[in-house]
Amino acid sequence: MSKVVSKPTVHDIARVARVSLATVDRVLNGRSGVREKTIDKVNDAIRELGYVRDRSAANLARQRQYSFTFVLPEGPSQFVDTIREALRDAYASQIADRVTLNVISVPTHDPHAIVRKLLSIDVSGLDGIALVVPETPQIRDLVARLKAAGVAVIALASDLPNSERDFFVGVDSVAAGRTSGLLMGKFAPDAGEILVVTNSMRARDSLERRLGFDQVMQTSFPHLKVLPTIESFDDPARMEELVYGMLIRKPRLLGLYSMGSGNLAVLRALRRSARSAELSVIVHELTPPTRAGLLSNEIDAVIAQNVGHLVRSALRVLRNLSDRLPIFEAQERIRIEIVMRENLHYPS
Amino acid sequence: MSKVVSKPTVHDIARVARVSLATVDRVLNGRSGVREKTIDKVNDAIRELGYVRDRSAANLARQRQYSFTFVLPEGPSQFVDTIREALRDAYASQIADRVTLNVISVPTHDPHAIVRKLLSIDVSGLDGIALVVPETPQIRDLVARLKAAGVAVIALASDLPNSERDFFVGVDSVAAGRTSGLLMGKFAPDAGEILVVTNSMRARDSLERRLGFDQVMQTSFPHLKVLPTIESFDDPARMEELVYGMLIRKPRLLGLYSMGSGNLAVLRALRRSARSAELSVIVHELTPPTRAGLLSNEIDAVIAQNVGHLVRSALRVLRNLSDRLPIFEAQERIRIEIVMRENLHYPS
DNA sequence: ATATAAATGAGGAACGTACCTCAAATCAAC
DNA sequence: GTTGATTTGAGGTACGTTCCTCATTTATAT
Repeated sequence: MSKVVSKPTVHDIARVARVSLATVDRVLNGRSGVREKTIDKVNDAIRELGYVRDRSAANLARQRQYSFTFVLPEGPSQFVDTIREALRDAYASQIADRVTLNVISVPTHDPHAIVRKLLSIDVSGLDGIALVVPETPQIRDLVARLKAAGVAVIALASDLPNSERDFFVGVDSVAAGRTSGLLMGKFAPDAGEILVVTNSMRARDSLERRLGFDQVMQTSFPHLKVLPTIESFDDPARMEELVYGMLIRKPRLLGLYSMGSGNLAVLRALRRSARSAELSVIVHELTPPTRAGLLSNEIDAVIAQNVGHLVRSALRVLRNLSDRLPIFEAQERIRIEIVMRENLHYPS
Repeated sequence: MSKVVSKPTVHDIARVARVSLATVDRVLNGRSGVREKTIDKVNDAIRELGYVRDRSAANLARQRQYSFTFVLPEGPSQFVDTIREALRDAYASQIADRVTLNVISVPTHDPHAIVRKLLSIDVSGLDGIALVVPETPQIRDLVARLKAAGVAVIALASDLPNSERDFFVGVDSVAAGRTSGLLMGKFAPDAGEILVVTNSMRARDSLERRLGFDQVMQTSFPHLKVLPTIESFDDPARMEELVYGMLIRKPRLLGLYSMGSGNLAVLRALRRSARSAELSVIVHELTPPTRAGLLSNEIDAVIAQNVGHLVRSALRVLRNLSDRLPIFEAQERIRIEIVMRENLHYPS
């Protein structure tokens, strides 16, 4: 309804507030040496005009360049591949405006090797770093060292709660486990047993997911008996045999909850047992195999996090940390998504 | 790992390609009058340097101002309020850079009044319009008229498939209904009846949701009998009584699917009947009442769309339409979200 | 070789903000 | 009323791109 004239600029503020451009600039950018009264005059003019800073012009003038490094585990992993892809996407969009990204890979399980590799990177000129690594004393040390060098540090996907990291971008694993538990409880009506599998309970994520899962199961679905976690220790063959064995030996099994990766092996075991139809299967992470599992009705629900959000959030957070700006926490909370066959509408 | 020098600019391209700045500009902005060979030289240089256009500078120089109008139904509606809020948020962020937004309210159910109000808006200088209105012949006419005046038109949340609208930003209602159906089927194990309620089946959304719901129910859960849709015609009291009556008279009821708004009345009826615990309740739209319903276990699942995404997507699409740029459809697909008690982690 | 058209170059202004310097004005304290 | 400190003003340059004009060079057709 309102007529559009053309956005007010700093010049307009100066005119309306009857001060100079320099003063407007001082107020706008919080520089010192301006009387309270003058600040008010300027702010009044800003409000009166409905002025909003032109971000494009500001960024251009500021010439701020951010240099961020993402540290990802090496080796084949659907999840990490997705992060890589999301980083590429983000880089092409405005979210990564004025940032230079570096992505480096580190060995997955050797903390010393991780630290060695990370110590070799040039910290000068580096504004922030996002770590996707397991928490170990060596990593905690490293985080402290990075912080001391003035680098913003965030944990991505998997938290480093006992380190000095500035922020964690990712989902609350306990809540993710609780969500799985709630779904499992609703899916499995009668009394019976639930099988829980993962790569390794040494991983914090799996521990926390199990914790959340059990919380809900115990309080809301006591008729379901959750069996001890089966671990494959990153061996797909072992995973398949263990799961298959349980499927054969436990006739009262009503559900299967896979907390880690290795879902391909789980699916193979399920297929061999021919018990797929009678079991409710819930797994984590939306990947090509789990997507296929949803479509084939072998998986009932996938608990996922949107990796695009994860990456964009990480970039926003790193940027704000670098500029010592506050972080709008609510915006950075990564949703726990429930994906089933009918709402599987993600771009493939 | 790679050293950061400082981003290459158009000047660098010109230097490396051994052409003038003007030529680089012509190539970069697809202007005519450049030989194929020269275009290649420039593109080679761009690739060699890894040049990426500085969006801030480009936007600033281009001085493109977008003027968009959002047309929302008036009257109290949680959903519309959320859109309003999301628009405000978007306006404060970079997504609405260089756009001036107008929001106008129109009567909800009177197509003539809507058209009258919309005809009164000044089309000159308007780049695009987003419509949240029901489809009627009058609206289709209006869309055609707006298109003829050179205004980009998108349907928001609710599609106008038989009009000349350029794009639809929202979820596929049939898929949303299918998702609800799948959830309901998984939640309700035994044979029994499912109650379906809405404001009005005249609304396309409700029709399509019911269609999707029935598809899944019939093919996957034939043991469940879906009752005819109950309509409240926007009368909460009527809704409450109708639902309450069914709850009393139908002992075999296992589930309740609410496709439209008016969930407050549905919840009241449910509470009065004291049958909440035995029923699986699935509703649409995450609003304060449905959020409360999730927390109190009266609602089992909410099918929602992320209104923030909806609005940001609308702005992106309108912008691209105005610039006659292609739309990246996969990015604009709005997800159907399944929200339950344990993944209800939205900012309140 | 000439006429004509097409392609390219050179240069500059503009966008709105940030940030700088130096001078001038205003204020506070005595 | 003077001194010294604080506040304000005036003016400029820079950021990287877009878009413009006009001159010049190069290619094409005759």
